[in-house]
Amino acid sequence: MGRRPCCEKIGLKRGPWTIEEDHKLMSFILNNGIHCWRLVPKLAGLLRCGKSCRLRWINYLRPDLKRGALSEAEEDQIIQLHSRFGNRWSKIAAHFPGRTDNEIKNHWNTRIKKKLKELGLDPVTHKPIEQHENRGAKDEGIMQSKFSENSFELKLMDNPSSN
DNA sequence: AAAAATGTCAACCGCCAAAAT
DNA sequence: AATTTTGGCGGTTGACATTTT
Repeated sequence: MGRRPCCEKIGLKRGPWTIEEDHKLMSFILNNGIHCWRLVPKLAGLLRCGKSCRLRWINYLRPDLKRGALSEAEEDQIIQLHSRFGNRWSKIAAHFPGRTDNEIKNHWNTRIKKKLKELGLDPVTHKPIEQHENRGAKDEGIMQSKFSENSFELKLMDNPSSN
């Protein structure tokens, strides 16, 4: 068997957070600030592991979170950044104050990826997909030619430095 | 109307670097 | 200096929602 879970303490809760839990975590952090996540559940009266508390705070409770759908402009910028950084979501998210890496990753995986494919672009390389005689996509022979106008391309694995 | 397919998204897992001891 | 613990990250899962057949 593999590595043991971060919270082996049996009885620890997992899965979706309830509003009561959110309340406890929220008020605890607002009152005490962020110091040591491991201590949070105990001090806040939660049956969760510290890691779970951290995640909940970062992705959902932080007051500085910007909520709501990503705008088209944001989406475009994500594509630009992705073409340079690849799947370095936290790096990409750093350009969007108030948005989380998880949210951006989700958006990429569920919407943008498909959108690019529909435009005939490879979501990994951001380059036009070779089309040996149609295969999977829904023909309409129109697709790829016109999208060569994409300005982003190349430089996919560019930055080896800094994380 | 029902079922199947597809989409969405919160939250988990394990890895590993950084921090702590 | 070496070992252990914590926190950050990206990939992935699975529950629920929506759309399609």
